[in-house]
Amino acid sequence: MNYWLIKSEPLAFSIDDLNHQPKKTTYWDGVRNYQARNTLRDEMKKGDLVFFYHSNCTPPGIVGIVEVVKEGYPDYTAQDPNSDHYDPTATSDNPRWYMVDVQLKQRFSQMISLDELKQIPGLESMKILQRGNRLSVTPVTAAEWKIISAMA
DNA sequence: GCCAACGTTGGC
DNA sequence: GCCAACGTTGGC
Repeated sequence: MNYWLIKSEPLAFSIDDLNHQPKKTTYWDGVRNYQARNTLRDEMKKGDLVFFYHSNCTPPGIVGIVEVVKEGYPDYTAQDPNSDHYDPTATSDNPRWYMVDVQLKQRFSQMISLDELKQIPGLESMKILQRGNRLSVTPVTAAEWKIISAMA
């Protein structure tokens, strides 16, 4: 079992949006970065738990927990000219981009803000706290998971 | 809105 | 294959 953190801009797709999806489940489309793509395609496994992070908002922070319910498969929105995430180089033979499905497990009653995360001993090496980190999918260690989930 | 970080593109 | 230009991310 592995742990992860995914970012979303709440104006684009928030944890409340996820809460209102059928079965509280969505496909996690639109990742257009190779490193994150590889994580989605190769590493995220069914049953893995994932922190849901709101980025580019005030304040940013972790707002809940989701679970991987479907492992990596082609992100077909890349082949849809009407999609915001359209990529003309993606084809059914070579889909280029991948996604997983996630289901909401827990919506924190209170966000754990980035400010708070920065102050907690043991989280210093979290990817999300590194300056300039822009990856939308990052690994979380078991120790980090334990600390953060105990705060919720 | 600013700007640092950093991934991607494309000319050479 | 180098690297400058450019675009995007995301905290502040």
